[in-house]
Amino acid sequence: MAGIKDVAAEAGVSVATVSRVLNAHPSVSEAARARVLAAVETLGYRPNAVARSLRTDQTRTLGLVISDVLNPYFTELARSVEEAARALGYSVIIGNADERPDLQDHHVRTLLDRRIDGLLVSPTDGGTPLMLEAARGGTPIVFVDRWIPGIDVPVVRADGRAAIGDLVAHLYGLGRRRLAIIAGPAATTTGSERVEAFRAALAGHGLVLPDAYVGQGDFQAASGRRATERFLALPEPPDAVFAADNLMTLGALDALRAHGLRIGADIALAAFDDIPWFVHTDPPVTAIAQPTGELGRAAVHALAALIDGGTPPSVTLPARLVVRRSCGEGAPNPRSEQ
Amino acid sequence: MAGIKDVAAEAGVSVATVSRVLNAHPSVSEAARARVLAAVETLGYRPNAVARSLRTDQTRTLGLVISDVLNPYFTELARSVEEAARALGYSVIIGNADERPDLQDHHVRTLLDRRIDGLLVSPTDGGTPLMLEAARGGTPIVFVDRWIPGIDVPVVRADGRAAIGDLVAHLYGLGRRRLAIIAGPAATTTGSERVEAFRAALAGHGLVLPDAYVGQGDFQAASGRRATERFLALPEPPDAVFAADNLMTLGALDALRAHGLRIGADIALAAFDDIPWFVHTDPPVTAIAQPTGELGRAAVHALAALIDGGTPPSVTLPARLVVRRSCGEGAPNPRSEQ
DNA sequence: CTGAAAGCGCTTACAG
DNA sequence: CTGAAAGCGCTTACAG
Repeated sequence: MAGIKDVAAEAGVSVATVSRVLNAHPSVSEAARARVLAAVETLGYRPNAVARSLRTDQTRTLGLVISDVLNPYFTELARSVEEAARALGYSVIIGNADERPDLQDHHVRTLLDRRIDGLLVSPTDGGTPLMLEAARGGTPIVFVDRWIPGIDVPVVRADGRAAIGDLVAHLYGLGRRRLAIIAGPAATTTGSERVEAFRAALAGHGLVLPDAYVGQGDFQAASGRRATERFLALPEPPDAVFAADNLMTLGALDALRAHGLRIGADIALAAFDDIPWFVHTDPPVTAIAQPTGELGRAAVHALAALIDGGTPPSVTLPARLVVRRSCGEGAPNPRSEQ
Repeated sequence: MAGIKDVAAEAGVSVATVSRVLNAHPSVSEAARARVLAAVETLGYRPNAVARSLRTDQTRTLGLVISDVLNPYFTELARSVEEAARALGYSVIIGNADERPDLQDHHVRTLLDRRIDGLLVSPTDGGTPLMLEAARGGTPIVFVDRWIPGIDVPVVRADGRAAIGDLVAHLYGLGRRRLAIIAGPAATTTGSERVEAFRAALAGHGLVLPDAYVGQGDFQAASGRRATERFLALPEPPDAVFAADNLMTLGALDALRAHGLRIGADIALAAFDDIPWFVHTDPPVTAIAQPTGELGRAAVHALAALIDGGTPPSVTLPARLVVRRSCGEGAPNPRSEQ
């Protein structure tokens, strides 16, 4: 593969000049520029990004460590992150933690070794030593969706509190009184916050959330199924189940179906995170939608600002309830979809 | 951040010795090894992968350019690719082409500039100049799922021909006679092959595939909806629709639902690519499942072999029909799921 | 077993 | 406007 020296030779200039035209440095004569460009063209020269990175100490690359690629929410987040990053001239390398702290650390380490310019992460847990070290080590980091208390970096996330309040009101209005939740890991912020918001909303209606109605999940499908099975085995099973993410909803759907329950009639089901498939499930699933695209963009902009030496603020965007039919037939909601 | 020189100083050895212990070179005394390891520990040293890559001319990184991250099929493929690559000591950088040749080229170029050791791609089109150039340029490449005729590199894919035959037989057995297909872009191999297999299978039953029954899609949801709308506007609409991927199926579901049609009764619907959500749609969707995880693993192994100077063969794995209820109620199929 | 030194392909002050 | 040279952080023959 042709190197910068070959281009210099072909154009009859020094490598310094070649470098200058490639980097749009102003002081290069038109004649030299033209010759270099021509040489680049005929040799099919492509600069070696590895060498450039070593020299400039920047890779123009962002790392994104997400909790689970199989989760459509994160996949959509990844897409918007890459798009926003590309617009800013950054590439992004995605690491999938699969909800495992060890895998998360593996990716963070690899990314750090590659000297990415900044890191976007939705932490799988309460904070591994490596995570803390990376933050202290001066690597620009911003948390997306989930964050780690005690690590002082910008956080970009959606606040589901109000939407969860709307959901509980919706369920209450439909006559549901025994509301249960399938939570994510308590070590994650989204895991604990959603339960707290749910509990608070119930209290607002004079309802309590018994321990037996808090299923412990891990944000993946199988755990949603297990938690649901456990609910159904209770002497007094819940009449409404709220799953804290879309994958656990999938598991809940499996379990409910297996028990022959009519969702929306025998039992209500709602999800955190809205995805295209929820319009087509049987029945369509009522869900809380996050402004995923905006979150991705805001996270990238915050990270870019951090890299540029700024001190971007945290961003919290509202989530909203999208009523469909899985909780029962209510009055047509203005915000609902077909 | 501590560099190799700091470690050498701390351990009282040369950088060469530090490098040797880090790379598990045999000729290092136990004493030196211990001191270096201790120094690495106390300084929290992490080798700079950029510098190492420049020197060794290998990045231990694979590039994966997929057609669309929002497609669960590719997302699952990406996951298995990363897993298999990690087991072999490679990282993978994913590029999402969004079914756009220009975006695909952008990612291929970026990946090449980064000097990835090998490239895995499911091409969005018939072959851009860059793609051809990269292949000729000596970069180890293997195609996954889709391939480009004329570029002689290993191809790892599933053959859906037999499964499509099974599907057509299934539809025929259910009394369907007006079968339509929503195809992917003709420039992609999966776009054209699935139509051809479908047409051949129809012929086997004495049926023809009229041009009006071949909807032109682009593998994304909106096109599935448009093609379906067009089918329904026909004087004689089809009584069965086969969508060539899961995203277009989503669009077809939208359109069918909007027209108030009962899927499985008024009209049959089947999909290429099986995903977890199809079990829970209304009705559950009959689909052709690819051995996605195996494809990802096989692709990585082929690419690794290529990088190591081998000449791995192409791999073709069978796809299989998973009968559910979207084509109508047939005899319970042994291979069907709940 | 160990170290001094060259070199990977670039960029960028420094002179001119 | 241009070039010679240093240097980014490693690895690896080459001597010893």
